[in-house]
Amino acid sequence: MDYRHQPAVTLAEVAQAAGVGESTVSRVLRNHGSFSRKTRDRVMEAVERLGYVPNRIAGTLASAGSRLVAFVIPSLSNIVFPDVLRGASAVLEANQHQAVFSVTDYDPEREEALVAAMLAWRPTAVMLAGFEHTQGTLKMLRASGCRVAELLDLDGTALDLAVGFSNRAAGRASAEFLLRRGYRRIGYVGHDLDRDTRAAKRHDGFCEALGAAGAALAGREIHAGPSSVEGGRLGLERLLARYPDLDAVYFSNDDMALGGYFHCLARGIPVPSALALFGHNGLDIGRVTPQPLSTIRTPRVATGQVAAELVVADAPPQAVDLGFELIEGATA
Amino acid sequence: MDYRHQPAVTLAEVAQAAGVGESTVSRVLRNHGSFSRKTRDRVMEAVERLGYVPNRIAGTLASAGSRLVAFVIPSLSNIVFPDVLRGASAVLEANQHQAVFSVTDYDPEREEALVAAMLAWRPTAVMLAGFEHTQGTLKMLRASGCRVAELLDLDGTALDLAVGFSNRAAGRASAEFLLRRGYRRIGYVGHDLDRDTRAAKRHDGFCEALGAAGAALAGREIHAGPSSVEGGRLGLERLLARYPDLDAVYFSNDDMALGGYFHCLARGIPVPSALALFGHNGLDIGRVTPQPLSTIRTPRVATGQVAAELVVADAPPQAVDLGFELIEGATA
DNA sequence: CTGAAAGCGCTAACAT
DNA sequence: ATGTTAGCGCTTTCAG
Repeated sequence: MDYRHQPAVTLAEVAQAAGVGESTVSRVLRNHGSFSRKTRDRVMEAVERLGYVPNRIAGTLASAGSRLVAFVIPSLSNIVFPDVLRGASAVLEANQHQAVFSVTDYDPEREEALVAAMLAWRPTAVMLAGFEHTQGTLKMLRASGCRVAELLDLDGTALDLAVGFSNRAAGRASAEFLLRRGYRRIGYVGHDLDRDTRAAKRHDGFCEALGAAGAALAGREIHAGPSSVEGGRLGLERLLARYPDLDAVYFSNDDMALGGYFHCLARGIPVPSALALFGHNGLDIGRVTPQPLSTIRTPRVATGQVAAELVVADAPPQAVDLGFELIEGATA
Repeated sequence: MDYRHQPAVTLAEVAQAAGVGESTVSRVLRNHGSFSRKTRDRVMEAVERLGYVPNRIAGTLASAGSRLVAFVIPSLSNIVFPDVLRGASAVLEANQHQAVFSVTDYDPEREEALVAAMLAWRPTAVMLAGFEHTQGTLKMLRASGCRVAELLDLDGTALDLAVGFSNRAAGRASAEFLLRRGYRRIGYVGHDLDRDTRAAKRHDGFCEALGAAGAALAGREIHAGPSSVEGGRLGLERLLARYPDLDAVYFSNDDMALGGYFHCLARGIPVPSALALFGHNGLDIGRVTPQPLSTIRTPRVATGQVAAELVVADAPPQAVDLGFELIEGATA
């Protein structure tokens, strides 16, 4: 069944209607090459009258780049990725590029399949999260001839462009902050670390800094599945059941930390005097809770922006460290 | 400067390498038409060896549909839209379709420009938020010949497909619930209603139900700009400064309501005994706060899914009401 | 079962 | 300043 089907107006029809050649119409429309004021008006009039919409599929095939930028992201539930898309799409739209996306659910095999599908559109660039990809993905990307940007990670080897911050360093900074504050019995509540390799790097950096200070994680609780507020609440509840004497907890991100904070509020656990909480990402909501969350603000929107700018400008391969900022907050 | 540029392998090269005609390669690759087991193997071997990736730009031009689905959404900060995208992209990916998107920032003029840009890709369908569009947008869409889905709204006239729920009815249900609970001095805290027309419809439905019960809004505070937790906190603070005797507040959505809830927590205002709070959307986070938020759960992911399914199936024009569910919570 | 050839709608030389 | 023409890489008749 074919509902709504009108064969779209073509450039040839416009040319006909305006009484000029096809290339003239093309020139006028792209405002490229020369043509008289008068032809321009005739062409534009025909375009208006017929309601012509250029066909970029044909245009792309005939000329060079597709001006399509492909995002293959792990998730849309984790606000991190919508933030990146937001930053990128603003820049892309301003530069006549189009964003295309698919969601891997943190599955590398799925990522490989989706990258393959994306490459079929001959995008100008492919944007991925982090450096951990299958051999197949890497091979395709290298062979594709299109720009590749790996985002939100800096701990690893980039294929081409890398934009973000060091998760390892963020983990270290978090630990150092808690140690400096005098906390010693520190626990960790995280989500599925096998899949979210950036969260794993933060965890590792955190442990590394503890180790360097002669300390170690006093307890650890991993919530199966992706990060969520509920996961953080449950995770903290379970962690405290096993290790009641903790004085601080580091969470895999702010969603998890908020869950932990809500748990403390509900149970009447004084924060930070009885238990300090530390998150990661610096979400806006953490700034508005009764006690602002102690966390690290990450450059999510900026990561998307910068990556898009580099791609649009066809900049040389490089890694851009956008850094992060520790927010002291009131929960640690 | 052109970094990374290898002219991609073409179908012709594969044909050559496999010693067969182009059309044979095409048949094998799309598993359509007939060919011998032997040729199939030869072709696949060449495809593997050369690392051939079909060019869908060319494929689309030569055949029928683009299998591209365009989303023109107001925002990526409001979790509602990532949720819709998430639901849709799962279905689209499973059906070999690609999602393309742009962000309007709730600006109808911008929406028009972006729809025009999208149409240039000859998408199978265009998905928009709600029914309020410029005349230009409507005209283009009608002339485009592609499917149109208007999402998250049912109060208006659809162009083709409509999937979502009635915001007006949701607003009414919210008011009726609060009245049933015995609240009488009810205030409203919202965000920019001119731009978010769906929030405006909820507001109107809410007032309508109050009116039907012989009541009326006791006070109203509009936070300039998009909805946010901070906006809700500030909005409630200001509203209470002007109307200290309210016994309940209806918020334009859960983000705003959470801000209000945090304000109450911070100020020690007992909820709901001193002040009841009611939101809209049923976000997960509202289920985990010390007191679960009273709100209405909306079918965001399902809206994306159903819309995608209808488009993929090329279903007849129709409006699908996915309804909503009132969650009693503990804040009202 | 397979190949040749004609487009799809547009851009980019190349003429004029 | 403007028209003509040869592709871009693929799908799709249509022969064989």
